[in-house]
Amino acid sequence: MAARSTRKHSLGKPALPSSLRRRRGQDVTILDIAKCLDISHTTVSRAIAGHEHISEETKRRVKQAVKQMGYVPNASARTMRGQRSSVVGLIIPDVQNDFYATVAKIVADNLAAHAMQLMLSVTEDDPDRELRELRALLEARPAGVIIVPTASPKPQMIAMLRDLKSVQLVRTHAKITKNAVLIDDRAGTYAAARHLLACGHRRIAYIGGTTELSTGRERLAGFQAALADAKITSSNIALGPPRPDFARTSISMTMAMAPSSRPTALVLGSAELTLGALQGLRAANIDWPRDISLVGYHDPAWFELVGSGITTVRLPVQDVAQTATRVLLSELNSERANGGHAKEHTTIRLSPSLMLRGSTAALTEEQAGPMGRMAQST
Amino acid sequence: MAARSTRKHSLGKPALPSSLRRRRGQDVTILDIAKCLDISHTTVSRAIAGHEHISEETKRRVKQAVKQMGYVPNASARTMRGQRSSVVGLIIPDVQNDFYATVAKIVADNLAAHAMQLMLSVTEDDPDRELRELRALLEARPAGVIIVPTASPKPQMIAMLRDLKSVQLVRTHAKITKNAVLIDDRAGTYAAARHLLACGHRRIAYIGGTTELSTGRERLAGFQAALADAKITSSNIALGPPRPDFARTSISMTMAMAPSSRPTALVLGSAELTLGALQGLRAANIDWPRDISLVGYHDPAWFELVGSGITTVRLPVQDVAQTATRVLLSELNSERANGGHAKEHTTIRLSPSLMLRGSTAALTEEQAGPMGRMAQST
DNA sequence: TTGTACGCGTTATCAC
DNA sequence: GTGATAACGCGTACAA
Repeated sequence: MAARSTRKHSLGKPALPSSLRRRRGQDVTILDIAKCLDISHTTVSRAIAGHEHISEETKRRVKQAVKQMGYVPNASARTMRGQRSSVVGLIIPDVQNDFYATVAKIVADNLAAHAMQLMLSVTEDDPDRELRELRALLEARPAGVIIVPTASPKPQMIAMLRDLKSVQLVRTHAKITKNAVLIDDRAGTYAAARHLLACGHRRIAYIGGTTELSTGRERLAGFQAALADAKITSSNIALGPPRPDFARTSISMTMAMAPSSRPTALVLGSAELTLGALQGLRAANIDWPRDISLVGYHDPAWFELVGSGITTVRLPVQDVAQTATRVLLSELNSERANGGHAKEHTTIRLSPSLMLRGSTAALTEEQAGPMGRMAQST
Repeated sequence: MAARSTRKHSLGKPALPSSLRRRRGQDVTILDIAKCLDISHTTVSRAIAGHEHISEETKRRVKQAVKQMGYVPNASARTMRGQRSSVVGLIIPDVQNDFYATVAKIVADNLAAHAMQLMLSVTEDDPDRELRELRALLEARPAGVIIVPTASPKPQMIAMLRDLKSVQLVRTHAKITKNAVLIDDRAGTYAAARHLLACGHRRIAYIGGTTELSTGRERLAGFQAALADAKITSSNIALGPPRPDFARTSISMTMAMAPSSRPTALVLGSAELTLGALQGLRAANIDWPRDISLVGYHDPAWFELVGSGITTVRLPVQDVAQTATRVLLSELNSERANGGHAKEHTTIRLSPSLMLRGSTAALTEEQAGPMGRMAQST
């Protein structure tokens, strides 16, 4: 019944007897192509892979059939044979955060350029979810993972990461000894505080992420170092989850202080906290830089639109993402190259820069308060 | 040397002779577990799947072994047997866009809740890239796809989509007859323009996306309808790619017009265009709502921080994303249910709402100009 | 230059 | 309640 497929046309059979086209309701496989071209599936496989010892003629015919029949390689089957798939996992706390969104974009671009796929996992900074996401990801046998670890990763999750090529992004966790591409966060907040000090501010507050986060520690340290260098001992510091709400709350508490002790300047230790702080200030009807100078963290496009622009610590987002991908990909290749596991862990640290805009200003007499006239040492 | 791990505990052999643990350098498989427990791998598979006719005792032992040996199911193998993987592709123009970032977040959450994986593809609104991304995605044999199509999808890409469960998001393309979850864009810009008219504005400009995009058409139509309803025939309309730069350019051109004919109000037809417009206005030193009233599109958190807040068309982002995922997942299930292909294409349209803030104000005499005193019909 | 045979890890089917 | 076996699509060692 089923018409045997024809042959002889210069290149195989442009007409595909529909009966042959697919075996069941399935996709086209190299076997289908082989049958159709009356050659072995091995040849088809090799032709597609652009193997050496295949006649040009055969290659041509195969390629044509591939197009005509709409053949799409089956990644699963391919992965079964080899070890790992061409998937790279990206595990981040939050895609809505402009910083990570940018990271996702860059990583996606780079992977696409290498014919790899991006599997996205969002942890919401929840260690449990982080664990679940990684476990789920592992089922795909990814070639590698780019991860921004939560504050306290589950030991189980750390263990799983050990058998996997991975790069830590932005944050490091001590227990995870792996490649890492970081930002010199210390330098960031140091510069921020330094700038405010240079503006004459002395009562400078800091709102930052928990010290459970490596970024939280670094940024806090940078801030404190700047103040210490200026011989300022006391400061108003609030640490908590890097979410807008925390900053909002902190702001309302801080601003409830007596004017004479209330900070005249503010350093933010994360992008989300900056957003929250701005919301809080606005809600409290506190104007910047008139009432308070502030330096944000990270530099989304809209920072230049708020007020007369937000002075901020600009992060090398693109660089970080690009570098992370590069490190991961090169490790994947090195694997193939020297067969063994070249266990050299790369740690790269990129520098932020201070972007001066209109949210910071010189300390005014009014801000300084009646007894606030202090020496203005550099 | 290596201390033999202990044994004898109530169940079987918890001790795993390392020689048995993995066959080569591979991952643990159900076969390893089977060997270890001295049962058949079939039983292991069934135990893991929570199959019916397996003794509780066996299930318990298997589960324990799974944990101890760190077994992780191989999605590829699973996919090989069945038809499709548990991956869902999300194809969007841009993750950095707050709107799509939010979509990605919601979709990721929903999928995670259903033990599915999110594969992210970014097209940058480039049809060629869209095609490549879909092709690459197809290799993973995804269970389905959620896609925001580009303006002019390649026929080839449309063809591939036909054999795939999919949901169109926000934008529809005529040639893609599939499920779609959309926003009533027409209502959005209609309300925006209506509001400005109510404020007394008559010279209202519109900057929107190309009419090649369904969203572009709808939004333009809504704007025009509002003006037509107010018997206003002429208007300043600029259509182009929905990118900040386009809006920036348009702004500088529009604002170069003679003051008497220059628009006193502006409706934006996309989130990115709104960003660009704000940048353009600021660069041109045009203040809002003093010099011009404007209504944005979409409502990222920062809109309320700019000036006295941006009046904007608030989109039901979460709803749209949630619904799209729900539609897709339910179709996946219905597949399983009624075996056949229930070819009922769902189209859902959700409504935006106008969020009034400080970027719009009543038309002033100054804006209206010397001869600008016109009837103020509702 | 091309073809044959096997295995990757799972699950469905059938047998006991 | 459990086990043996086949099959999914692909790539490669081995053979011709």
